[in-house]
Amino acid sequence: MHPLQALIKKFSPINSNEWELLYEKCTEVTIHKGDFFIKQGRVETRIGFIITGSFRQFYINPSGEELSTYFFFEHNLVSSYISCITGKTSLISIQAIEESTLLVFDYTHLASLFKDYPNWQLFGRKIAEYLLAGIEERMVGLLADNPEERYRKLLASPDKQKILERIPQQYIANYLGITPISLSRIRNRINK
Amino acid sequence: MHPLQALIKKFSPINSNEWELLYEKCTEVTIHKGDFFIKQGRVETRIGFIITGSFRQFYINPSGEELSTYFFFEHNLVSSYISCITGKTSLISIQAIEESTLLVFDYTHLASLFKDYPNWQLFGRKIAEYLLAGIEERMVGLLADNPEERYRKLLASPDKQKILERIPQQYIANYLGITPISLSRIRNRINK
DNA sequence: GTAATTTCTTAACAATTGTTAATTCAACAG
DNA sequence: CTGTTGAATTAACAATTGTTAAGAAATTAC
Repeated sequence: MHPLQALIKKFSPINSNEWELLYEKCTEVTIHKGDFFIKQGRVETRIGFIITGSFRQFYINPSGEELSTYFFFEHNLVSSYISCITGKTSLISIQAIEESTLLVFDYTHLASLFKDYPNWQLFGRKIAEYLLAGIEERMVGLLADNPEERYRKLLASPDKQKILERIPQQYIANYLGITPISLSRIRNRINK
Repeated sequence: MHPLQALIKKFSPINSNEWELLYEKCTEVTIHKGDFFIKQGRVETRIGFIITGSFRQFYINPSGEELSTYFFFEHNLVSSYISCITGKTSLISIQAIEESTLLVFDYTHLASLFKDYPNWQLFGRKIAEYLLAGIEERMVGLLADNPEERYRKLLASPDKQKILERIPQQYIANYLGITPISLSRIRNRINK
């Protein structure tokens, strides 16, 4: 089974016919390290499934600082879902951290499947819920934990190894809401 | 026009017939200061429109700390929307800060309107988007700003006066992710 | 392969926060 | 009205973070 199909099945019991309706509209895209899949300020309707590689999602705030909000690795979806559903310009950028390949389809096609296929509509709702739940958990962590605790939780997460080995420190630091210098000190403290 | 109807019209162009379909199912409820409208750990399907009063939304984390995530005042909706759409137990509690009156309806009734009335379905989608956008903005603030900046932004928000006059400091403090003591110092610093 | 650039680490200092504890102030019940 | 409880402020100290700057390490470009 295609890994994207397997992912979708975790959310909704699509059958192989329904799967083909999406798969036939997919195209494979290569994104070089440092290049952007989604750009802040553009209307972005593409959704990408990561076959290989990694990405970071980040905001640029009015002061010009970059704030990494998520990291994504192979066999996950990347998109500006808010831009897809609202049709407004994206608030976030998504940039390749490594040389990456994506399977890309358009939200407008997915939305057309919502209308005719209850299983696809179910998938759409579950994805929205998944995003909402994820962002809530992130917010609670930022409210409740201090930087060191946030780093410890990152060390306890399933993506620990991928993040530590494949994401530069500076991005991990602003993911945690601290400076790279402070992260360096925390790492030093913990390794003693 | 009823204030709830006015709020809904900001999201979707419902007509007066469609409005009546919801309004006839509403009941008025009084909630005493300190009492709960939504309780963490229960499946909560009710949605309340605040006629008068104020509420705070908060988590209790595994350590037993309360983390205020939002404040709500008159003419706003309160609910555990995630519990409504997932049917799972609520992750948050919503407690009355003042003696309050609510106009209450059930999500299951709203969901039945989604099926038959495109304007109501549009309303449902817009509400979900509104929540997602709101929580993203909150997360960015927590990542990008230090406590004093977060308090300054609160002072610049439209709800400034309501929050300062009607919400106890301790709740404002854990809304900002700091201790009441630290908030007291920040207030002291700014007033000089 | 080497130079140039960027990233990461370490240090020192200033500023901020958390913690504990005492005091003042406000709210509430009887 | 009064006593009790809880909330907010202030102080002192320890711990943490941000900042500036310098040097080491790693990466990138040519």
